Amino acid sequence: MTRPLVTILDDEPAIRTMLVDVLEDAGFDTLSFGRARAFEAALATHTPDVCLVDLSLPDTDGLTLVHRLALEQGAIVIIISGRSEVQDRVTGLELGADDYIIKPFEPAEVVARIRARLRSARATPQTGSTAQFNGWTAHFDRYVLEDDAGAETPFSHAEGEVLRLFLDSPKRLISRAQMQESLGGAASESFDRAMDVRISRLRTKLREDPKNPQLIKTIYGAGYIFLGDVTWR
Amino acid sequence: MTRPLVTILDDEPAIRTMLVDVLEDAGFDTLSFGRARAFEAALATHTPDVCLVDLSLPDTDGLTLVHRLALEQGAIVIIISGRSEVQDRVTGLELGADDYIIKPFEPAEVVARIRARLRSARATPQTGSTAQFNGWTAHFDRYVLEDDAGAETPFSHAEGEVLRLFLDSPKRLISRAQMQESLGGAASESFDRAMDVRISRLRTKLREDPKNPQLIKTIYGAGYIFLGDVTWR
DNA sequence: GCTAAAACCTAACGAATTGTAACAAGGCGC
DNA sequence: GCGCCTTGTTACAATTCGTTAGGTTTTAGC
Repeated sequence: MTRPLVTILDDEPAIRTMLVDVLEDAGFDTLSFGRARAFEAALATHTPDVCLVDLSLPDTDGLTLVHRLALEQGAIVIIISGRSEVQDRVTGLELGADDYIIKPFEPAEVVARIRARLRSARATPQTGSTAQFNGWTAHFDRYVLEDDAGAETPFSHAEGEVLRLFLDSPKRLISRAQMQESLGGAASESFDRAMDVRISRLRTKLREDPKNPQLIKTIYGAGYIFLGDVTWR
Repeated sequence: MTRPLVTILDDEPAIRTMLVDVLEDAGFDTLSFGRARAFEAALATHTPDVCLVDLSLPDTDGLTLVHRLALEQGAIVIIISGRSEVQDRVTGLELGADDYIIKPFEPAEVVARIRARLRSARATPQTGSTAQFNGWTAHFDRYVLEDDAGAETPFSHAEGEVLRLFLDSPKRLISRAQMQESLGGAASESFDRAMDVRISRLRTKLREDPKNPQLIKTIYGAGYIFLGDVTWR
């Protein structure tokens, strides 16, 4: 696996540089921002694995941001806050944060908590061979897609690669570059079209309405998002 | 879903009963133990979803127990400890614990942290995030705008960026400079026009009367202001 | 009030991006 | 060989979205 991407959102430059240093040393890629707006703009093209968020931001309510990140992006969200009241921690965690670290903090503990979160996140994708989502069941051992009525449609190896990529990271932006990498395609001019075609074929097997796809959304200029509720078996 | 099973392993009876009370109230089933031996015996017949473990136990080294629980049982392990040194926390987390809570602790926070862990353990339980305002419902996961009668209009990624910006800061002036930063546009001469066009397109989808917009007001020379009553779901 | 300049709106165009039908190359079983 | 399936490639259609070019509205100066 490549280095996990950690984003840092904090309005204090000193804390940002400190965290960047520590996290890069610990083996993470980092992106840091001082404003929520700039951070959200970056989300259009990057998919962080872990988001460190300071709640006291000048330009947004941090809690709604946390809520959105956790629900929509499916990212791991860790709040870093100067507010130490229990009630703050409880609401932060209930809004979807995965952890809550109080300032001042020890760098080593931040690293340890990030690692703990990544570990448990990676433990979930069991090497199960079937996945259920929105009335469909994908049998990767038999290369068969089963609808809610039990009717089966075979899918090919290439289609399965794309489908697995989506099912491994539902509700997260998958850039074309990421697809290229994990589908082993050369970064050729024409491979972009090949990828489109794979997705197009997958969409027809999932009986997507071309005008209004419900499961595989295109993000113009960025990539794709798979919107199913996935359970691996 | 049935009530998750939480085990408590702590040698202080007062803490055990307190945790049992709080957790039962919060909707969990509990089993509590004062000794590691009894706890391990119970594992033969029960499979806990979450294990709360106090490190200072009379009959075992807590850390090796944590390690075994996390690795072999695959359980969610939360350490509760009187030792507050950073090094303790780091080694605890690195040995496989999912969280580390320091005594004395607030019961509400324990509940919140248990819930946060259970939530991330489940594959993708959450439903996408939406915002409601003035008869409209914006589904950012599906890129769809739904009116009060339930009719749906798709919106594009660029339109969604603007809409999200508004919904994040309703009833507040948003300057063109802020938009530029948030939408990742270069400060070009023509970007102002691009901005205008995005808003114009959004206005038509919101069926605004151009002569008298109700939701997106233009503040001549300053920026825009969104006047909806927003509720995020 | 009037006029001019600035700011803003939006229809229409076009470049970039994406969708997909149709074709072609290769593999496999017969 | 032939037929069938898989999958990349090509070509063209469709969509997105910035840009241009006027038109309209607002403000400032008088």
